[in-house]
Amino acid sequence: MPFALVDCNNFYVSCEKVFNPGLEGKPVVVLSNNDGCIIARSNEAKALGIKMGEPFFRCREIIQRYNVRVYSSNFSLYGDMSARVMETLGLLCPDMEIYSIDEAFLSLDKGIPDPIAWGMGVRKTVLKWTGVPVSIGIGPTKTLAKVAAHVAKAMPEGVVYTGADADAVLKDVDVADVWGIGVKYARKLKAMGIRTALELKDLPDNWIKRHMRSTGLRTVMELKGIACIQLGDVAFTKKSVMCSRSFGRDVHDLGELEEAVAAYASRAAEKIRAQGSAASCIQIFLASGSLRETGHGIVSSSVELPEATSYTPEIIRMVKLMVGRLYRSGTVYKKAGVILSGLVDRGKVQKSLFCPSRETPASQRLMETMDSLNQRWGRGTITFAAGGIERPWKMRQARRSPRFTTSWDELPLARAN
DNA sequence: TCTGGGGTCCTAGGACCC
DNA sequence: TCTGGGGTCCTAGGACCC
Repeated sequence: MPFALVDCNNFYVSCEKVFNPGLEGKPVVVLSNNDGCIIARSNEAKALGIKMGEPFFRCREIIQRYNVRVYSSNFSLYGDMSARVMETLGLLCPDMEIYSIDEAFLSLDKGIPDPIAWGMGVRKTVLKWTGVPVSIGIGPTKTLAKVAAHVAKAMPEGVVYTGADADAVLKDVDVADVWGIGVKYARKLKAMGIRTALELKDLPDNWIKRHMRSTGLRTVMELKGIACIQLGDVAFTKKSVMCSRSFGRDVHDLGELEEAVAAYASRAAEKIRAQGSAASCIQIFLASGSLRETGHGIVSSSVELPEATSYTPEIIRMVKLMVGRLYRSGTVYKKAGVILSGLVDRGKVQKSLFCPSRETPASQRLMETMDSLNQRWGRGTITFAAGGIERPWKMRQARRSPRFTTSWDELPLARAN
């Protein structure tokens, strides 16, 4: 049963191009939240040497010199475009796992006569229906499909197929580009002279097991064509949910800090309700000082609840208590976050013997009403005042394109002559 | 001046039990 | 004088992914 990996090309940039065809052929980049670093590049921007993850301010010069178009990230748009791509793929092949915002694994029929022709058909349909170009890799394991998709990106036809014997493909693939090999392992392998995916594949199993654990061994087996990773569950329920942001400007004031954390808490609560969960543990963290000194200036606190909840006012009440305990006057805060974990099915919450339940039928109706209003009219239509109105701390997004597909006020305009 | 946000899995080692 | 062996559970940290 071969796997196909469908990967959207330069996804965020491609989304911007759909609504702004004038960007075609131009260097374009998309920035991370808070306009911090580069997280997507058009081919033209890649050719200029702009690196993935590079801080924006460090490539200012090159951006000005070559008139690179710069966009703040617009996740409302990208999320909606992703849903369209995934819906299209689901129609073409129902046996699908949505792997990330811009990638999906498909499980193909064993007897598929011409995988390349099939892939080219998928590519054409997705492009026509959504405007998003994709690359497709097909192989006997997920890891080989990923490798094939990586190679396909550089091919004009955009589709690569490999059988179990993939040596001819693997010999030209950098070991760092193998799915499962991150920066640390890549550095270690290269220091030992292992440079390509093929050389990795041919290392002895016991060496891999010793130095790269069971996950590394699994990767190597998969390169050999032995499938170890099955298609995942599409209706995937997260085990923890986080909402965190860097602030658009420094925060000193307790009131502002409480506001920001309450806003993140309320977003996190929305997310767990959307997957039908309640949280039994709430954790917050506050980051101060320079973010470069990772690990420094981060304080955190967590609380186990007597009874799991998804009721926003209760979660806000708890996080405000925690912020109050962690806050130190005189500290400059840069970032904060809320993590909800110990997620359980909301219908199966264990009641506490000692505490009155916060999840009354009325509170549940209130949350359902809020969620449906926000879903119908857009996120943030109704919010808790505890999360702030002015929000002076909110992240920078100076160059965001309109939310063309998810906000009535921002629909694209078309003129007919 | 300025470096994102949101996840998962695995393992080693400590605490604790009998 | 002499001080075992075998478990489980939890947590922190490290690795990975996009």
